[in-house]
Amino acid sequence: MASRGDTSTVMKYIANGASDFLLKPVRIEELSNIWQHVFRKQMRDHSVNNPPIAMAPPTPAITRTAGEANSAPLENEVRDMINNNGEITDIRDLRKSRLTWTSQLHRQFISAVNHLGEDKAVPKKILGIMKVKHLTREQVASHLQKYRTHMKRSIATTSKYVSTLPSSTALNKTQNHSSKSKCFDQDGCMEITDYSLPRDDLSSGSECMLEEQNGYSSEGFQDFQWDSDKQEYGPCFWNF
DNA sequence: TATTTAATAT
DNA sequence: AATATTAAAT
Repeated sequence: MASRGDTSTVMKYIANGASDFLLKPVRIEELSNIWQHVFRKQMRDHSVNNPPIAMAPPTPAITRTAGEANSAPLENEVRDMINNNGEITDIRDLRKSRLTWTSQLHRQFISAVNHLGEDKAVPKKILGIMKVKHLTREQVASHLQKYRTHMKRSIATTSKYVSTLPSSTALNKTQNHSSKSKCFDQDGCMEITDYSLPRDDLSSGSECMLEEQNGYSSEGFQDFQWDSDKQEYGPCFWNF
């Protein structure tokens, strides 16, 4: 499933083993025959020595007519856009892929920034520390720009710092927080170490693991920061 | 030239 | 508003 239907995009998917190509948004009709691919593959694999898994062909909610059945390989049909029947009719209005900075991904970003120090934190170094495959320097740069903007705004509009440490002193000037007091839950987020597809193939969120919806924007963000007094790491709140 | 940063576009 | 892309600066 992809959000872009141009030839280049489709070819990439096919080259990577895709058997079919569906342009989002997907209608139920398009989904109703997909089981056949799996079924056929099962048959093929079984011929070797794999016992077939129990798999009863589902009753299609909607059955395609013979004429339009599963169309030929899409490579040959791809033009500019695909309609709900898999037919391409226009190239405009195809959504672009965008990286979603999940709270967990942001944590890794912040961790890297803190590790480097606010002044030394530049995109390439951040990227190197984050070790997230297929994350690009440009994406980090973009996020860094936003991060700095938010930090600046935060410092300008707030003055009090609230620490969760029992008796910590102010750690540094960037640790203030605004009136917003929420913070992200630290759990439930899987470590993101791989996007599983090259950046160019990230058509849109639901295809990769970046689609977490727990955004961080306008919320607080809890992090851990070196406390020079206590000589240890302790939690603190950010408001990025 | 490569990277960073600011500005602008989507 | 968030992310991407471009363009200027280092």
